[in-house]
Amino acid sequence: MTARKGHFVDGYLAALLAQASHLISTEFHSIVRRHGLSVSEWRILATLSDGESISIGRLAQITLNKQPTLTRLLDRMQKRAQVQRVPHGLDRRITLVCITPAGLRTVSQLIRLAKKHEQRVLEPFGLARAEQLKTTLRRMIELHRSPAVERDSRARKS
Amino acid sequence: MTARKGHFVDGYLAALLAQASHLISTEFHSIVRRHGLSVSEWRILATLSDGESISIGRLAQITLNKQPTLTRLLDRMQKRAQVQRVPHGLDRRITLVCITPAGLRTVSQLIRLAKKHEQRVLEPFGLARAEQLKTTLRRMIELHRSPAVERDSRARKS
DNA sequence: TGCCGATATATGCAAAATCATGGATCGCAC
DNA sequence: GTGCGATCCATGATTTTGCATATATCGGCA
Repeated sequence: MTARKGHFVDGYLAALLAQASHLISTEFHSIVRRHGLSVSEWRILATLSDGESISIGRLAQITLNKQPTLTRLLDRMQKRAQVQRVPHGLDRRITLVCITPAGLRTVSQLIRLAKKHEQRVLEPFGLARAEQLKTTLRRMIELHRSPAVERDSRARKS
Repeated sequence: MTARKGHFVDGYLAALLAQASHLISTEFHSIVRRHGLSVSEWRILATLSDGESISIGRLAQITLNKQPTLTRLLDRMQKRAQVQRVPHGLDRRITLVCITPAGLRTVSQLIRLAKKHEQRVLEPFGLARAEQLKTTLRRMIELHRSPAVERDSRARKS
């Protein structure tokens, strides 16, 4: 434990979530670095790995980046030909982003490794408990996602 | 949901943890800001709120900051008389940090608000499920905390 | 049509975070 | 004691981030 029993932060949900998220992510990030990606770049490519194009704003929400930060990351990744900006056909304010074949090759390896890593992380808890954890997290995310995103998610389903 | 069903990131534990952590924390952080603190400052003060002194390195781990970042944050907070640096009696490499009465006053209010916020977040899940979530997270943290910290945590108790 | 508020992305600049490293101290072998 | 690798915190230099705002486009309405 974090020593000091009964201390506020030891039982505070936000602290537990942040700590767990940080520890689990950090473990995998050393692997990500070895493949030449930063953490944000990995998140971006993983999000795009299904081949669908997606707006910059929405990508920012999913990858937990501010929009200006993401714009600059995309600039760099586009120079490396990992992603590509594509104009939206109907709304010219929107810039869509999609992954390139090169980006996909890179991220595919990492996704395989990520799945293995996840399996190792969840193994001590058993399948049932692991699924339960994920379900709880998904429900929590659903409950706290901003209304704008929900609308967006429903409206733009291809 | 995040649209696109069956997509890797929708079921990836690290992504779920990061999203949930981000959403829950962000909600409360608007309140934190209103009390004149940055997010990191809130984490630091909350960690110190039990009045115990703690080394800078350990504080960095708990608050998820890199050590140089924390040093600068502490500089600022010390100028505002929210925290205080205290030399370690036995090991002069170590600098301990503890909260000041002023810092404690600030953080006490926030802790009350944080508890209320947490209650609202967990309410839809019920007490049993909420406790189970926390238990799982704590165990996960325990399993992945670096060996150095475990040793530290046991060795330096009081 | 032309105007206006809203939305989506880009960018200038100041603040913040991070890497690499420095300086001090410690534990320990000899 | 002396030397040496390890540990802890501070700091200089650089990169990264994010706020505020600019630019472009949209939808609707007079």
